[in-house]
Parts: sequence; structure tokens; C-alpha cells
Amino acid sequence: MPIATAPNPLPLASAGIEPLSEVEVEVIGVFVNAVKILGMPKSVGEIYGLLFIAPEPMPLDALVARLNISKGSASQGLKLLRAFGAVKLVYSPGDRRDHFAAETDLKKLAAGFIREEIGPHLDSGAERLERLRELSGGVNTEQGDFFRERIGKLAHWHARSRSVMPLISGMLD
Amino acid sequence: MPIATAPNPLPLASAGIEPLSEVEVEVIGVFVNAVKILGMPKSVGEIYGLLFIAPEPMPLDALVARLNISKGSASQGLKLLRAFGAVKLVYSPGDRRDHFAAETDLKKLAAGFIREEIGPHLDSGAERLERLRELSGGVNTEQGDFFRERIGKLAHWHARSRSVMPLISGMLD
DNA sequence: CAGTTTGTTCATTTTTTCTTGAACGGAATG
DNA sequence: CATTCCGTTCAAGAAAAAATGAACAAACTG
Repeated sequence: MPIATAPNPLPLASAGIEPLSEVEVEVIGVFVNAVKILGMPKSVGEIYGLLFIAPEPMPLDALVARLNISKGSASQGLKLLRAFGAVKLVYSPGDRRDHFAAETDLKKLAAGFIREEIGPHLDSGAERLERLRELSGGVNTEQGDFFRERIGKLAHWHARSRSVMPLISGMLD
Repeated sequence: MPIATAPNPLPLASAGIEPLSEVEVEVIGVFVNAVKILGMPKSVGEIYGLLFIAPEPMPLDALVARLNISKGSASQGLKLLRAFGAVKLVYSPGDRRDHFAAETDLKKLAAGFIREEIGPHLDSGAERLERLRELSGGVNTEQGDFFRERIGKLAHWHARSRSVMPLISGMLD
């Protein structure tokens, strides 16, 4: 009647599942951090971090096993990362599984983020501005003039953001 | 037995509490949106939005009344907004209450955001990088070389971000 | 000074977001 | 073809973040 003799706290499912090394843990930490600033889920940072520090492309199940996350999270996270080009699909001969590698060109990463995350918001902002012009056009008091002045400032901000955003990725080589 | 005769859905507490106008609602919407991109709570966007479109500085209770938010949220939101200079404290003669006004200089807003939100993260990133160098220094395999190469890339990203951030606010006039 | 008024803090509740895991579809395999 | 293998989707549960409101401190008032 062997009681509590397990040598491993979380017995790594027998097969070749290396626990994360110190370096890996720290690198992943950097990206989990970074990704939270950008308003993305932790799991996305974990996935990108591990791929970033991995010498070889990895399949989904390796990520699941080494990061201890669910298949669902891994799938969603990879989908998101691929959407703005932070992760590339790599063909691996003689293996049915998809393999993934981190894109490590900062310029591309920034461009992808701006395109996917900022762009749509700027677009919807343009629509809102249009609607706002119409609304304020119908206000005929002194207040109306003030409204229009402020909305003009908003429009100016919007135009500036539009033109500055693309320049940023250009500044990162 | 009067049933459901209330003319106002939410009876505005008798005193001079104007409901938000269409224009105000729309402007606030713009900022609620914007603020979520930056990872801040909705209430912060509401507060800044109302101040932005208000011709005169407002005291805290006016924000609470017109936005239908709690005193706690308003206080916290204003604190945050003041911290990076998006809201100014304005002296109002003959009134004990603090009055607040929106700072509408985009350059200042960006500078404040970078200083308060990005800066600290870049600082902690520098520490992590240092620790990472130490860790990877102790890895004497072929893998170690790869680690150090990637960490070098990380360091490069870090340096670039540091130098680019301040330039951004300069590009917004 | 006793009583207000004003604003902050913080434990609790509410809301939102993330993760999980089971179910499914499709592609490769034998 | 029946079966196994991969990856996706999505409803439900767990975790994280934000809003609330009551208690408090400080500053003003009469």
C-alpha cells in the first residue's frame, strides 16, 4: 500500500517532456510581461516566448506539454500570433503535425500589431468622427461652436495617429 | 394603484443633473474606446471624455452625477488621469471642491502615457535582461550559444524601444 | 470646536476576460 | 473504408479586473 511516494509533484507524462529550464522560464517571463502591456492573454506570451527561445520549430502538442496549457489555449494563441505575423508555419518533412517558429524581426512584429490591432480601431474612429460631425452640426448654440472646435481637435489627433503609426515600424530595424 | 407611471426610467435626483446629450455620449464613446486599447478601465475613458467635451472644469460630484459612476471610481480615475497629466486641477474661486479640466495637448498626453505606463516596464525589462545574461552565461552547450544570440536580440529590441518611445511624442504636435 | 463637506481608501460584489476540456470535422494512414 | 491523428471550436468554469459603497481622514465652516 504505497502512500504518497510520487517523486515528481506533477508526474511529467512519462514521455520526453523536459521541464522548462531557468533560461526558458525567464525568457517566457519577459514575453508574458510584454504581451500584457499590449492587452493580450498570458498564454500568448508563453507561447511566443517559448518559440522565441527554441532553436527548432515546435508542434502544438509540444507547446501544450512544456507550457502546461490546454490544447484550446495553444490553438487560439497560435491563431492570434499567426494573424499578425509573429509566428510562422514551418513545413516539417515526414511529420503530419504543423510546426511553428517565432518571427524575430521586430519591424515585422510592430507592423503586424499596428495593422491588426490599431488599424481597425482607427477605422472605427473615423466612422465615429463622421457621426459626430453630423450630430454637432445640429447644435446651434454657443455650445455648438465649442463642440465643433473640440471635434476638430479630435479629427486632428486621428489624422496624426494615422500618419505616425506606420512610421514607427519603420524606425525599428 | 398607479402602475408603471414613472416618466423617467432612472429619476435624476431632482437637482440640476442634466442627462448626457447625444454629442456628449458619442464623444465619451470615442474615449472609452481609445482607453481600452491602452488597457485602462472604461470609467477612465468616460471621465476624460466628459471633461474633454466640457466647456468648463468640473468637480468630482458632477462627474459622478452625469456619468452615473461611483465616487470611488471617479476618484481613482481622476488620480490616474492626473498621474500622467491628462487632467489638470483647476482652482475655482469660492468653491471648496476641486475642479478638473482635460489636458488637450496630444503631445503631452503621449509623453505622460509613455512616462507612466511604458517607462516602468522598460525599466523592469532591463533588470530581467541582466538576470538573463547571468543565467545564460552558465550554459556551456551549443544550446548556450543559441540562448545568448537570442538574448542579444532581445537586448537590441529593448534598446530600440527605449530610443524610439520618446521620439513618438515628438511627432505629435 | 461641533458639524459639514470633500475626497480617498479598501473590502466586497459585479463584470469581463481567459482557460479548460469535451465534442467535432477533416485529413492522413494502413 | 475504418481508424487514428491533429487541430479547431465553443460552452462552462476559473481567474482577473473593475465598480461599488461604506468607512475614514482632512479641511473647511459658522
